[in-house]
Amino acid sequence: MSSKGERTRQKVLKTARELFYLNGYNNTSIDDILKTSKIKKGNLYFHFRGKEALGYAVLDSYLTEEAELMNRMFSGSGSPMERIYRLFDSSRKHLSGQGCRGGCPIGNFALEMSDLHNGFRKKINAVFDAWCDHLEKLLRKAKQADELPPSIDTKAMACLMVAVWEGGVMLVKTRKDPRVMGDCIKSLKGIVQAYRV
Amino acid sequence: MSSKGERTRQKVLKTARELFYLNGYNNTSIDDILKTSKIKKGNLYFHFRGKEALGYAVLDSYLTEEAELMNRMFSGSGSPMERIYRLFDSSRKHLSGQGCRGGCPIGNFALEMSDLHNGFRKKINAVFDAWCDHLEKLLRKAKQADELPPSIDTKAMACLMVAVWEGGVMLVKTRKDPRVMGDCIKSLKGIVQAYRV
DNA sequence: AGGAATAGACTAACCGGTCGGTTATTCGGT
DNA sequence: ACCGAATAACCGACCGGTTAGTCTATTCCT
Repeated sequence: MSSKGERTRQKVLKTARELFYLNGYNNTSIDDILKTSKIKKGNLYFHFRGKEALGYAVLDSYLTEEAELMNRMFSGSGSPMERIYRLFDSSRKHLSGQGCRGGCPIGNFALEMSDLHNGFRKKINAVFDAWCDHLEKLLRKAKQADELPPSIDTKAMACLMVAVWEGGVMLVKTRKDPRVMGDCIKSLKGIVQAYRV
Repeated sequence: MSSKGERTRQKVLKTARELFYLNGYNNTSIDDILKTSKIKKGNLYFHFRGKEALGYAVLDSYLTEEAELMNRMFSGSGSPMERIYRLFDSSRKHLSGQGCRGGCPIGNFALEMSDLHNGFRKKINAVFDAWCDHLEKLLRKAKQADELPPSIDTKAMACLMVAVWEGGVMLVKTRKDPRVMGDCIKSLKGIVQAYRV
């Protein structure tokens, strides 16, 4: 039972999210958000204190969604490493489906704002940390299943996975070719599996 | 024998490079460049057609420098993989030395502008391609030296290296902790070396 | 003298944000 | 059930400041 005000609030938030994602935070104006959401200025400022507050709200929405995304990763079938590869591949497909545009919303925010806005930086960091935590759990399972050498530092490798993910998405976005991500996965899989033979 | 005009041209270029790097392209104004370079508006527009031309000039300067950077990588001592790890580590040190600010100038440009400016995107892509090409040569040598499994696709792995690099730099920039990059290298080294035992 | 280089006033569009006023919804008193 | 007050939601003109870019006037150097 959402009130009328709540609906417009969500509409603004969704529009801001989309535009920040596609065009960057600094490069989307309040007027842009107004125009595509069909909401008028006075109303937007009734629901949000300003552009910065919108930025925080968008980042919070990502942090909230992170949990369900990662739960899906854990609920899937297959071996631990297979589940990680599948996560990568699903994002490759998603990116491919939208013409390799946008990339990763968190990664975009991270590079654009980390040095400019410490409050944003902390929020972004929280998402990365959550990803690392979840990935590390899966990597520990992979080690137990002898999919990884016992010598591997799972925490460090979780960082590596996030880095490969973000870097891969960056390359897909600039090359406009989703196969780059496939190459990254393939190559990572290749050196990991070489351990077992 | 550089003329007076050429000196100011270089001064503008250097300032634009620095500001685009630290604050992003869209987020640095012509006035910002004017203020920090002490050059007056009419003079800047005498040397450059506009902001876009400045962007191209900055990207061209990166493409030019890329060659010497990669030559240095090839001229170093040590095994092929060691040289790659050292390249990563030198960037970690560099980032650490400047307080984990800035990150990778090409990566910043890539995420900010790939979807907004196709001309910029192509220039950025050219730099990534050059990196991949050089890395692939080194990876082929590594394969010959039995540092990598023969089954590895060196082209795909070159992509992976660039992805790890860019992703690692992103994490360092947002975490403000250079050790993340160290973790990425360590982890990569770990799974590669597991192949040899 | 004369072109290259520099200076800075000026413009029009756009920026984020404010504010006074209007309409829609909710709710207590009868 | 109905009315009126209170409040939630919405509207758009307006503000000071900034944006990229233009143009004319001046100075420097050969």
